[in-house]
Amino acid sequence: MATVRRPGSYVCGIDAAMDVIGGKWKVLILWALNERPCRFGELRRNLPGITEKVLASHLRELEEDGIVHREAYDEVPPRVEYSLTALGVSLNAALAPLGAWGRENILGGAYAHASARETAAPTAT
Amino acid sequence: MATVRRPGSYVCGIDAAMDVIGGKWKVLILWALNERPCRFGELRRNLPGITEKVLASHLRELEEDGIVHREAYDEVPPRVEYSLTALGVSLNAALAPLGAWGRENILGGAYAHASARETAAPTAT
DNA sequence: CCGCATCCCGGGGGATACTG
DNA sequence: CAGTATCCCCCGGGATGCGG
Repeated sequence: MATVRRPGSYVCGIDAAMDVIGGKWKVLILWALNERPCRFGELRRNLPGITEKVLASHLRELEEDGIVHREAYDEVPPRVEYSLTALGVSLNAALAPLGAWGRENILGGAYAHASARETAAPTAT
Repeated sequence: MATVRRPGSYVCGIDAAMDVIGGKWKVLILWALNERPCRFGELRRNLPGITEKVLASHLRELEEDGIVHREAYDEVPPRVEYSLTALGVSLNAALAPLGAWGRENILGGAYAHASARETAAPTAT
């Protein structure tokens, strides 16, 4: 997933954006980071089922795309904090209507029972 | 891609929505259908690079998800028209901010030259 | 605690050919 | 024209293990 590096290959803004958030866990990471900056392990705990490799690679891609900021502290024990950049915040805002749509049309109604887990997420859309 | 049939597995509305639009060409199909209903071949011509198999399977999934409506006419030569359902229209609306974001932050600026192709798409976000 | 390296697997999706 | 049927390949991403 080379993400955004395909100048000229996009036919509209949406598929360009899809390329940025195209990873299986990308939007969930954005989601988790939306409320507050997180450390690596903290993030991992907030995303049940994700593996370290995938989390690390997704974070790197998001960082390359200017969506998340990575702040490493040279301490012992090592500490790294991830947070959203201004661009990341704006992306999240742009994602909000889509999240609302999913809630309304997929989670809502027949699948409403899933909403219980939803409270574990940050602010919710 | 069994799409939406994962009740309880979604942690928030966004990943539920991502599941619906998770195919490589899904958003482009929605995009093309947004303006006017299209026949199969017409759609294929509007999506340079897509193969018939993939277009057919994506259309079927979108139909199963209640996003597109398929109208088959028993004529000769055969004719099938695809169009967005009300749900599809609302999904497209929810996608609009994301498209605007992509235009602003990816196509805009360094990649602005790509915008020429964009005029070929329906209304544009 | 943070994160990279390696191995491996499944399935999404491309190419091609065929049918109603 | 509107698909279906196969074959095949690539790579996203899961598991595991090591290094700073």
